[in-house]
Amino acid sequence: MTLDERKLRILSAIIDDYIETAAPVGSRTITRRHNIGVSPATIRNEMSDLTELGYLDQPHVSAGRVPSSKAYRLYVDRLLSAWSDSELPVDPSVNEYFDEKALQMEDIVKTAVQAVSSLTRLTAVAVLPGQPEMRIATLQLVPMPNGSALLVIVTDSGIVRDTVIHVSRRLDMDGLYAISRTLTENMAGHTLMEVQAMLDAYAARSSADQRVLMGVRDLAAQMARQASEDSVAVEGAHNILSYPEFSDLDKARTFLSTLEAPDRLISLMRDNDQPVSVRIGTELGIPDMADCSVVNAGFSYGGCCGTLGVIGPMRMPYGQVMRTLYTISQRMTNLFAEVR
Amino acid sequence: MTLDERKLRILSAIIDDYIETAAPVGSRTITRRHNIGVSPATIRNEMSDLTELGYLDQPHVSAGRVPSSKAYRLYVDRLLSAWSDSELPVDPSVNEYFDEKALQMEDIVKTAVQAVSSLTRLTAVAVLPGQPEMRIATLQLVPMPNGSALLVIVTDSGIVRDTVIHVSRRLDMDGLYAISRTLTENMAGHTLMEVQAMLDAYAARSSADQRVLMGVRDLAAQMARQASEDSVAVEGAHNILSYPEFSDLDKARTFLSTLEAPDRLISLMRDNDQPVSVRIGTELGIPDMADCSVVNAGFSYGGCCGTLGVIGPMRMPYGQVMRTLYTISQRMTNLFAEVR
DNA sequence: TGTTAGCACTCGACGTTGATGAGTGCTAAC
DNA sequence: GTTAGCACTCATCAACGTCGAGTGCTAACA
Repeated sequence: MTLDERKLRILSAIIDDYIETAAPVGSRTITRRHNIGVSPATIRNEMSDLTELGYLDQPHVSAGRVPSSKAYRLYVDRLLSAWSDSELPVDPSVNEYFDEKALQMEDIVKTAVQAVSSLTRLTAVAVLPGQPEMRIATLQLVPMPNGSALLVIVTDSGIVRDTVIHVSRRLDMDGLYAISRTLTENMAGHTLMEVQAMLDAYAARSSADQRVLMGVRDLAAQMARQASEDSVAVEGAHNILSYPEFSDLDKARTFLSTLEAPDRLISLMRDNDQPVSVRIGTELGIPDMADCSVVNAGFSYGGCCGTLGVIGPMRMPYGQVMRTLYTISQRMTNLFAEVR
Repeated sequence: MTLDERKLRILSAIIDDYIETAAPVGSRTITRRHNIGVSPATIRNEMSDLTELGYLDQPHVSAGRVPSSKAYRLYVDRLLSAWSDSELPVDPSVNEYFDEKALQMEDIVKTAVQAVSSLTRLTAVAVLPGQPEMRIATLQLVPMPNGSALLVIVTDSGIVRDTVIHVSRRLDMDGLYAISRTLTENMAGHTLMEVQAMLDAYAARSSADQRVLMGVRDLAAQMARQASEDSVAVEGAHNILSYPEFSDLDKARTFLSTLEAPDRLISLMRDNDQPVSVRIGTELGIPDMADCSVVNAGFSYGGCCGTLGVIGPMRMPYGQVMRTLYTISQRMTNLFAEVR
């Protein structure tokens, strides 16, 4: 049985009301607040059908109805198909979060996550998949005041890492640059893994400062380790405390501890190839999160693609969230194109 | 009226019990769990006196007693004076959080805050006061893959900042180094403020790449801005959700929003000159925080001194917290001495 | 055949009541 | 000064009744 126009209108009205108020919606409320054009009794008959079909849940016999995850799924699918007919709508309020400055890749991600969290008042997450094949672009040693040196490594995808390493005291800025130049000439274009091997070999037969070489190798190793793992950024974790869904402290704690486990977070943010994807309740496949939803949007940097997303209660304003995420993810893709 | 030995023992027993259980302590509980050597009735008489004197509160007539802030103050003062007689005790479990690596100053702070939060299971905060007089040690431009450059500035206090700036496309690594060298020769030893003025003057009469000079000036300006403000690091904010004191969601939200306001946080972390300082309840001077306490310890880096602290419910294991903070703050001071 | 008014019914929310028990304060005896 | 005994207080909890929002069903209506 497929839903006729009136059933869809009623279902949609219930979802809108419920998203706004978080309280079960009754038949009279609908006639008051939406112009369906029939009496509560008729609405009740329709609601009874919708319940039968699995689109509505009834917390108990004398409360109103609550949309089921199936209802949200339908609602979201209709939004998506409406959008795919025309241009995807963008959210102009995004602009105030991004200014014209040339940003490092990690700053862009941070800005984006903050923007999403603050615009949606939900928890925003970004996942950058590991790039084990990242190649070195430049190595540079910078003198530090206490005689050690700052080692800066820049990769071809614009990722910057630095660390302090110990060096022989006789090396001044020129000396460090000479080393930087040699290292860059030899290492540029190689992956982080290759560089480690090269340095081990090189160190054995070279008279260069062993501590420098080992420092470079260690940072390369650390970067390789970090780079091969997915990295995660979270913002607005305790926004969720304002939602009545989480007025139970235990639920809130469960939610927050999920956010602190990068593995689970990464599996929640798995992206598919749509511009915006929505997973609702049990679709997430995690029992603890069965009454939450995740919306995410992909962005690309380099050859790779990351995911920007939002986690929140199943009752969330999907339309607005999807619009915001889509807009910001597009913006990120553009910014990354500039960085490279 | 001053407290005799027995009153002190009883008060101390009540505080210890209450810190452990978070439940009002009755007279029988004390005789069972502590060896005072008198009957519950006698304890009751003493407790009545202690209540009269303001050391104990009575939530209602037939619950046990709860220590007042005055009681915690006495308790903490006695701990402090016991310690000042001998060596301050250290907490050996701190070691596993710090390894031998040479760390950047900001990494040290981050590690310390994480260690405190995880050892105390409370919210840890570090405040670094602004250093408007910070001087430049080295400026270095590093080529980025897309033709722009990474500008790295190292200050005399070991603070590192970098940003991406646009440069003319003709500059390769050697060209950038030549500029870096000139810039460093001219700027080293000057404050961030001076550097901005110098660059403005220099740019006017120089043929050097204006975009580089402006990029350096902008980063110097940004660093000066950041450096003149106190900076704050927080860790373990939602540890407090596990404490029954915060089972009221509104209280938890108030607490968490205080943590998000750097100004209030900085005023909470104001340090005095003791090695470890404790402020309890209303001593904090913030109505919203009247049932919280703050413990903090100073550390020094460069000529300046920062504060490492803990915020939590008034009922916290002061002894352990003070020990942990003292140990870590000492460790930080040592590490900073190495960095410089 | 679809829509609607009417009405009995359900069940959570909320307030009241009473029993329970931990803990106190007082008194009198030791 | 200490202690046993005892009346008293008051939060907690379960049981119970009331209230009202909302439903489902039925019969009448267009």
